[in-house]
Amino acid sequence: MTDQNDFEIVASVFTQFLESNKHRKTPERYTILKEIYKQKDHFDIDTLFAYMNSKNYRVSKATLYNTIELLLESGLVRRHQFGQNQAYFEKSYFDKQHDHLIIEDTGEVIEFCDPRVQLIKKTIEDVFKVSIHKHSLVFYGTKKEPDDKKS
Amino acid sequence: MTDQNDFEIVASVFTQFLESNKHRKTPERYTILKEIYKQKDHFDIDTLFAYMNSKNYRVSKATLYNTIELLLESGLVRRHQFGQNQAYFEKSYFDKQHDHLIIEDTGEVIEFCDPRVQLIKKTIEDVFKVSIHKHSLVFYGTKKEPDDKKS
DNA sequence: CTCAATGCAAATCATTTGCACACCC
DNA sequence: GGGTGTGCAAATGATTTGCATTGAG
Repeated sequence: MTDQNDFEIVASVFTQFLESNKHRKTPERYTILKEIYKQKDHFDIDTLFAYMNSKNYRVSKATLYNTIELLLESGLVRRHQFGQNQAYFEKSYFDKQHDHLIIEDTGEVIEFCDPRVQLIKKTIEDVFKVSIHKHSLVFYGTKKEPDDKKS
Repeated sequence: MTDQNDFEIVASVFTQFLESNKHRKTPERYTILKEIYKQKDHFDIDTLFAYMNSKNYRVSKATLYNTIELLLESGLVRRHQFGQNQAYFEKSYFDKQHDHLIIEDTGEVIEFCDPRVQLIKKTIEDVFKVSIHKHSLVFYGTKKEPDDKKS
């Protein structure tokens, strides 16, 4: 999904962010960024932590949280709050904006993109005289049985 | 907003829910329901707890959490997870389905209703063969200055 | 009477924070 | 070198849980 060339682009975006904000370019930060960009799906901090430990990359959770914060600020990662538990994250640089459908039986997370969301956003901005810089749309549902003609 | 007659309807809905689920009809439960239906806006557990204490209604937070759970199951209350902190709740019996716009400077919560949300929902159900029973749409924005002709 | 519900306090769990040491600049 | 970043462990804060007591049915 994200190949070596892609990662170099992402890394340079991060470098530019770190430099312009006078943050240090530590190896931990780049290692975390690289591991996040290897993730195909949404992940939580614990999973990322376990994953990195399993590969013998030593990072503390505190550093994971700190670095994720920087990645959120730089726009390289998005945070989602599905349900009431821990936050989920996903890389965002090459992905187009999308929303989520959670299948509650399985916990499966499906991404979708519907242009009408942008139309609603535009309407809300006009009606309430606001600038919207972020939104969250999540549908919660269950798979229909193949023989379910009608619910 | 919710007058005495309205509350009697809500209370009877709750009674029916409690009876059909073999739960006891304790005074605490009805007191909590009544106080919630006096709230005009979204509230969190701490605020409700403080509010009830200030009126010398003694309930423990454990009971608030337990009762809110029953109210969610009975459809009399909705839970929202704005941001990453505590949950917010709101009474739901007389309200039509709506979504939320959060003004980030002030924390103000504005409700809106856009029929296109239902159209998107329908599309998602058809495309992914799912039954959607719940959704959450939240826009996060800031007020435009009156002289902001263009952002 | 009996067992579910309550109140209190202790336990959880994700996230944050404080602090000593390490290392980027 | 100086001060930010890291790792660890302790602190926080919302929510949950355990348990003795209360009270609804």
